[in-house]
Amino acid sequence: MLKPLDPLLHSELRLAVISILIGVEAADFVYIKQHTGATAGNLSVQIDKLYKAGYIDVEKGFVGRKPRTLCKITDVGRTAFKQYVDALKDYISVKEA
Amino acid sequence: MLKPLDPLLHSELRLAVISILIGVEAADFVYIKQHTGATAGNLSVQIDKLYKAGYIDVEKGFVGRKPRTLCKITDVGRTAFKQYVDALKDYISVKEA
DNA sequence: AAAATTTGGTTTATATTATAAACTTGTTTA
DNA sequence: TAAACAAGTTTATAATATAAACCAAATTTT
Repeated sequence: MLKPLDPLLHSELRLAVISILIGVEAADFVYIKQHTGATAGNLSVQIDKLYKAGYIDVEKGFVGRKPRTLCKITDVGRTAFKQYVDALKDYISVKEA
Repeated sequence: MLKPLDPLLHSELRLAVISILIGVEAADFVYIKQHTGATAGNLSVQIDKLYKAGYIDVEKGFVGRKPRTLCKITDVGRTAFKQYVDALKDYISVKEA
């Protein structure tokens, strides 16, 4: 039987966010917005969900006078992502074992 | 920029259905239901969506006296699945190129 | 042989989710 | 100093997933 897919990650935008954060030390709101093409509203909501799940850390501050929201994946997020990818492989037959 | 994910396939149950159908000549409702663990209602709805999108063929008939709904992936479905998997790989970094 | 149960579904109602539109607050720029 | 812009947040709406309720026929139980 196929493993269930973490609904928090099985969402195009949230998955895109995690996908970006996996590859970098940290990324801010504007960067993520540009690289996902998401609207600010949608992104704000999804970042919040990831934060509340403990999948990412969110640090709101200022750089100069402009607000900046910095996001960073957590260990919990990294683990969840790994599990999600692993489960997903069963669906898309990319399994090597 | 990340490619958009076909919303018809980016659904746990529909993806599971296609995943099953990719590997076999055909599969019936009961078989798919058992292998996905889905409720009949949910499965019925999702099979219908895949059918209406032309991703699968659905043949309703009888085997002996019992009704049987036979599903088979179409070329359209196969192509869509391939594209979906390809797009998805960008998100989950399983890209080989 | 009625009644109850099971099989193989479909229809419909509900709960969740994703998404964008509208709004807020502060900052440049004209 | 008013208009436009930047960086978000809040809220309303549209879409989606999901299961509950339902149906018809067949099978099993009493």
